[in-house]
Amino acid sequence: MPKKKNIADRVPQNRLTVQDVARHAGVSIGTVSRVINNVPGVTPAVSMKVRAAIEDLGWTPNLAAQNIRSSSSRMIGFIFSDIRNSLYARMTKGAEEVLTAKGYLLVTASSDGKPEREVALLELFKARRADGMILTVEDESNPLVNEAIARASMPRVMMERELAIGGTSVGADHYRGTRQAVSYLIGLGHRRIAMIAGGRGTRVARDRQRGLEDEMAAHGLAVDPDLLRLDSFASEYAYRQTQLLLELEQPPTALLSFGVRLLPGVISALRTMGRSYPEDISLICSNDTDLATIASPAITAIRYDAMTLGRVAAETLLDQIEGRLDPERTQRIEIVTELVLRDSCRAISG
Amino acid sequence: MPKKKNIADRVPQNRLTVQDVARHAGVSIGTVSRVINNVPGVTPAVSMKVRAAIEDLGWTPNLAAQNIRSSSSRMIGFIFSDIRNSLYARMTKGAEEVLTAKGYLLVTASSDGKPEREVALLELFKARRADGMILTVEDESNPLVNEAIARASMPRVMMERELAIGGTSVGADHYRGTRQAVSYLIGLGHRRIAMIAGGRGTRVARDRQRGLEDEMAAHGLAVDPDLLRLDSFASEYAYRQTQLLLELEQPPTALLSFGVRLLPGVISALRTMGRSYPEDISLICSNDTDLATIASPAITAIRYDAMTLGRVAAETLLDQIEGRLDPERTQRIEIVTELVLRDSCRAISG
DNA sequence: TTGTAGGCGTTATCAA
DNA sequence: TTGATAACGCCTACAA
Repeated sequence: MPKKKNIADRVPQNRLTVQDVARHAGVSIGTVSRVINNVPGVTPAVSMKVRAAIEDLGWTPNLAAQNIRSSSSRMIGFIFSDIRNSLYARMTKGAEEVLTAKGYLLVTASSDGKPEREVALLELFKARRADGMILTVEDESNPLVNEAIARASMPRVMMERELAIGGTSVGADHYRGTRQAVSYLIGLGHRRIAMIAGGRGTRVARDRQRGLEDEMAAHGLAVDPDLLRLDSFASEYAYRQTQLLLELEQPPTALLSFGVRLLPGVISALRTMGRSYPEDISLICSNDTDLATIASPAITAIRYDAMTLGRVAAETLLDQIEGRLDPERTQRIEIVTELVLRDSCRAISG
Repeated sequence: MPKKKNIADRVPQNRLTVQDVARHAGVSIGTVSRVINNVPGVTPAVSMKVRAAIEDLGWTPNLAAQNIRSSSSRMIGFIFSDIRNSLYARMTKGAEEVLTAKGYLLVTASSDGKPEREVALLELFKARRADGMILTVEDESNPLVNEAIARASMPRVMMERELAIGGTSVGADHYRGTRQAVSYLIGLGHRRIAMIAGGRGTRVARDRQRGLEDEMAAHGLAVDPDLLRLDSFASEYAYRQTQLLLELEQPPTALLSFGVRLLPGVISALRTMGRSYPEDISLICSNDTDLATIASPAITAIRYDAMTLGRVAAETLLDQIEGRLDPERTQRIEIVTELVLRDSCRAISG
């Protein structure tokens, strides 16, 4: 707590520099720099004087200027579609946690899933000389986006995505998670299992589809392609597709709702149609949310910790940036999922 | 699309500067600068050469270096408790929208509601020379935080908060929103109306409490202080307080659940106790969420657009930064709320 | 129309 | 131990 009246209070324009501090303390700018950077070899008396001057003026070293010298911004970019998606909010929190601890600034940016925006943001982070990037792009194989990523040429980790050109990628183990869910449903006697999801052109979507198919196959069952509705993560899409699925001649007996925003759509559709789960259809959702817990009956969910995903991505990125890991190396890090059993599925006679 | 093989592909270290571009184009650095800044008076032919060189090398001007000259970071900080709170995510999206459009970078940071973290983040943004700040502090009157805000001495707008020292503040009209909700309940015959909320020491909390009291008073009714549980926004708090309220000798007949995370707690508590709404208690929540819509029965909610809040905050901040508004001026901007009637309240005989 | 040089706020090297 | 001074990457008078 400063005893003296802080001069900064009277000088709103933050145009203070080392120069001012040096003058105020009666030393050279070099000395000031040494003091704030704790370079050994400064006389305690001088150090005190300088610290007093700093306190007095309310000066803070200009990080932008430091960065320009160190040619490191100590800033990490994180691009995803929309921060309002609770998944990304959680990842952000996790990543922020480890990055702040290491003195890095996390800057998030929403692309609305538009490739042009993704490219623009990539350029932006390149211009701002981010030290690295965490990326969740809409379509892994979009050439424009891939070019922009290459052009940015900085350490990166793909979040729930995987690039053809390789590199680090982190994500939940949706393959295993889906198999587990499907196995559970098959055990309950289900044979016609539908899946609503989005994210075409992403590893997540591939893993989920493959998980469904493989688990079915393991039980000698085939997936009816008509039960796969994989075009969008939007609530309205889930609403519509749930209706369509239930109107099928041979409707599914179980439904996998894979996407945070999908569940409200599914539930609304059921309600509108006067159907209920688990009586008319068994239900499993991805992402354990309030809605899954509070819905009545509560909904069986594939849970995984998105914050951990964020943490791991940040740590791996720092490993690259700080030279503990070869950025060229291709590696995949996976987070476990857990099937949380609740009351949304019922056994059927088959 | 570059025809030539991009040299940057082979030069991962982004150490290119104007110098390199100038050399490559056979001009001086001044010319390069003029070209990228569209300064009139450059021969088209030269301009072309320069642009070709830029494309060729894959160079992007270093924004940090530009900023150090312009002494403007084109960066805005936004501090709040936790990005996982959907309210802040929405505000972020809104603010990001207007800031990106104007070439500013929005940097969000979670403080976990800890004053020390708030102070640290304030210092951080000061060091990074943010052009302005949007602030949602935990306790408006914390002296340490207030000092840090003063020390940062930059344009700011308080989000859902209001400082004693004045300045711009934006927020939803919780006073009117609460009165409207209470008026509705009183009209249904309710006299014992409870309120669970957090945010002590913030304008939001004051507005809500005042709204409840004033509307009650307008009907010649008094608020039973025992029905006010205003200590936390945590789900567990709502769970516990709902139980306690219902166990009262004279339990409330209606409950205002004012906080996004509170509602799940309230619903769980009711379920645990075998009570249901609107039969045993009428229910109104703040923040229209999926949960409020999907819960069965659907829950009457006080809705307001958090994204607009973010947008307005950003616009007002830019007005200050770009000199269209005196930062010293104290002003309050309010967003309307709307009572969305659903099935969670019932008329009682009184 | 183009080039040169000084300055933005730091850090780091080299003398003193 | 401290002080000058040259970078860092860019912009912009001023000169050519």
